[in-house]
Amino acid sequence: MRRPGYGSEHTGRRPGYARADMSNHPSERAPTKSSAAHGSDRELRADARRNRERVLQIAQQLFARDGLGVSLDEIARRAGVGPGTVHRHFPTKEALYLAVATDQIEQLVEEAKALATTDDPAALFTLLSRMMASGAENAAVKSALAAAEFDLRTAAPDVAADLTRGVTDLLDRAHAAGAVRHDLTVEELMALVAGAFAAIRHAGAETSHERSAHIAQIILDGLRPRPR
Amino acid sequence: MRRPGYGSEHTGRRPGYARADMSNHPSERAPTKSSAAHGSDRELRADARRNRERVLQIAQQLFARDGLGVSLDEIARRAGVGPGTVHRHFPTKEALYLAVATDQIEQLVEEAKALATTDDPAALFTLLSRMMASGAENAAVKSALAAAEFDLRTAAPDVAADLTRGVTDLLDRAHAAGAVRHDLTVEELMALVAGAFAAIRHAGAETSHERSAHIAQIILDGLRPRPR
Amino acid sequence: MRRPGYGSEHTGRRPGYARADMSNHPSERAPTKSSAAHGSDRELRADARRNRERVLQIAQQLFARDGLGVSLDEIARRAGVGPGTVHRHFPTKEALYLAVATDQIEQLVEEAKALATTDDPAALFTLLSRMMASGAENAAVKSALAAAEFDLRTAAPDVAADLTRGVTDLLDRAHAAGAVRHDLTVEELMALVAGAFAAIRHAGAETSHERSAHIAQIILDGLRPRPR
Amino acid sequence: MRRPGYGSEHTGRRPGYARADMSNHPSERAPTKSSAAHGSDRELRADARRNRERVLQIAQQLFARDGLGVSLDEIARRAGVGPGTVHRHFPTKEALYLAVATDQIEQLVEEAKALATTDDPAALFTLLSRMMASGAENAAVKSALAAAEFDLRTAAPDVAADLTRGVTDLLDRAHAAGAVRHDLTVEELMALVAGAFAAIRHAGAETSHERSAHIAQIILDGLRPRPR
DNA sequence: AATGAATGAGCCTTCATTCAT
DNA sequence: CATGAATGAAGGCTCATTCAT
Repeated sequence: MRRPGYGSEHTGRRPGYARADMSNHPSERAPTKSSAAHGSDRELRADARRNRERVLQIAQQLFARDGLGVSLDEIARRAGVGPGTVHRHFPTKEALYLAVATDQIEQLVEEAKALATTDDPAALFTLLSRMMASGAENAAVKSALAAAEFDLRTAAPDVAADLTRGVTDLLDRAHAAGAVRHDLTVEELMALVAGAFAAIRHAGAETSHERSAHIAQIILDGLRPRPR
Repeated sequence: MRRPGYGSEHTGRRPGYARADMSNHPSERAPTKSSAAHGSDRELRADARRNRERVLQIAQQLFARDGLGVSLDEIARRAGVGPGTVHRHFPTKEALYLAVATDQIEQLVEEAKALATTDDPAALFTLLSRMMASGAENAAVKSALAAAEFDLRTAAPDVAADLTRGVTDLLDRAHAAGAVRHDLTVEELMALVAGAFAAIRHAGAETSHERSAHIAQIILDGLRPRPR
Repeated sequence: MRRPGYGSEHTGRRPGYARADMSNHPSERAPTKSSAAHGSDRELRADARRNRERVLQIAQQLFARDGLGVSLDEIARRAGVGPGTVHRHFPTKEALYLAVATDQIEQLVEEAKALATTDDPAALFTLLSRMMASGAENAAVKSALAAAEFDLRTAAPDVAADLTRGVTDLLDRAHAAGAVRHDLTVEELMALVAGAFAAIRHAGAETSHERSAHIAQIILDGLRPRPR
Repeated sequence: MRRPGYGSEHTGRRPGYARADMSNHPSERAPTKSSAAHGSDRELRADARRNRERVLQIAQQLFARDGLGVSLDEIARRAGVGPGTVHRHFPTKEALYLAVATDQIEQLVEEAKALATTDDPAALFTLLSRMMASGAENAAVKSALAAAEFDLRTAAPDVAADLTRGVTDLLDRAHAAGAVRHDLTVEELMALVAGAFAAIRHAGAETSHERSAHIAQIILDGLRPRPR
């Protein structure tokens, strides 16, 4: 554990006034690239996007290191922008959680899709290994979000469904090839991945990469078909 | 007095004052049983203890259901006491976390000790099963505490060490009997238990007991000796 | 998200957190005048500064009238700002004490410096008279701060040293001119000024200006060389 | 200054419910010794009085050392009694201030009365010297009380009047003998004594007895008749 | 009469969110 | 669009006071 004391948390500040819909907020407009139509607008967009990216990245780091409790002001300060700017891009703190989580999941979806094109029946294990190895940082964020009961399935059904679909495909293939125990469902699989994150995180930040891998391996071993 | 009210003063709220030694706080006095000497004294204690228990129990429930973010005022309200009473028993919020965590761990230690007296080489698995099955509530609290980087090893070294010792004993025996994979260390084992909690919790509160058991089983299977 | 509300979290209120470095707090940034570069920036600052001044002034009044015990909320209310605004300018209550005290001392330092440029060997007495006459309000604040053992010498060594230096200069000159008893040290002098404040204050707020002056005069007379 | 930070203060807790008259509270009954009529009652009284004395003494010490801000619980703890006992003797915190102040003043009144029986025209100075020398502890308490605008003249008119009367007598005699400047009134004199306390206190707790005496002397010198 | 547990108002501080510039 | 000052609702904690034992 990094610090003796505190960490992942969020304040549970009940917004009070501005709980409203976050619909036509700029950051909610689909980030299509097609909007790069006429010059001057695009120029500003570039700036704005750079800011958005920067805030997102800093937020990810700080959430991972200090938990969800870091203040938006702190994030703004470290990102070199004003608090107002953070709010322009992420109208509530929860929106920022969501963006961070989504960002990380999307990478996994990409990977799942890529692996889906191979023939390897054990592609599932490749994906799982990568997921589990994806580092303490990610694990920290996810673990914090999980503890905060921030449920991606509710908050961003699309992304979550995407991931589930990708994993399901790989799981089906593995089942077909007998590479995985027959009584394993996708839900259980996802839960176990979350568990792996937690386990690795619990082992401590100072834990060697090897030990993390070993923990992951043990869980993966549990997924193998049971010897009769 | 010049004015009817009060005058020059300041509250002397020393920021960080709560950090001071909490030694002679009632809840820190060793809970010796020798104090059960004469009736009236015991009677008074009983009331206080009842309150303490009640707060602890409510805190456990609320932490499990809503996370560590629940306010002490809320806990007090639900426990039917004033905020000051919570403070009397648990001088800081962290002390309350600690008490909740300790309370839960102590049960496990008891169980570990009990199992240590049997001859069963698979006693380890019995303990692990029980730990993992110990319910969503516990899992929720532990997961929340873990995510908050609340480190029991730092906060209550004694209890943590007790648990580790108990588990180590069982692990050694399992190793000797070849009931567990040879490359498993206690640290990994503890991490995996934490991971199991997270996994079960991730599966969702509405998950059936069976599914939880299945997830636990998968992790336990991973601990078995590898088939050569 | 599972539930509509929030989840596992804790607020991360670190007791004693306010003790952390207040370095890059706005009010700590050196008040350079160079920031008066371009209009819009200065405009914004003007608003903030107006607020700051207002809070400081109200605080001074209330501290003088009701003692250091007045709550920050009360000060905020009377200044027509929210508690957060007070905090923005004065991150802790002590910072506000300090600001009030510093504000008052700085005026004296100015005066001391001005008098230092004259040739009058009795300039010391002029300064002391002015200090003592500087009004019940100031006296009240200082007396309150002194009673609270708020030590300017520790809290703001620079300002305190400035004042001491100025007074020392004048005292030296007075010594040289034989205008003051030879056995008087700066420390004693400062203590006596504090005593004069207390005496005037003790005489009561409703005391006439004349009586205050008389009390001051008596103390000043004690500083004169002893008739042999 | 003893500690860098805080000190004399009181919390300004506005009692809310129990602001009522403190009349027929046991501690308000005149402490005549005649009530020692029948045995069993007298036995209890002795205990109670011992407790009262002890609390008073501890309160005096703590007020002097740490300011009026010390909590009643702390005082109770150090006095070896329960908080309830403190309240039995001093129903409000202010009552405790009053008792402490009164206790100290009464000693001075005794002294003044004793001196009033001598013929020494400079008896006034003897009294003043003693008052001023009466130690940092007393000064601390008085200064704290003064800063808190705790005005003995309002709170305990009798004792205050007693003291004033005694001092007036001595002042009159000194005036008659030409031992004191003719333009000095009792009110000024009392204010100056308060000022002397503050000055001595300001010089710091670590100040030598000699320096304290010197400061007192300077003030006393100011009281002497002006050389024409 | 003493104890000490309980109360609850209030304090200082934090921080998500809003809004004037 | 960005800035950063302002808001204000909590939150954790303290402590004078009350009351059951």
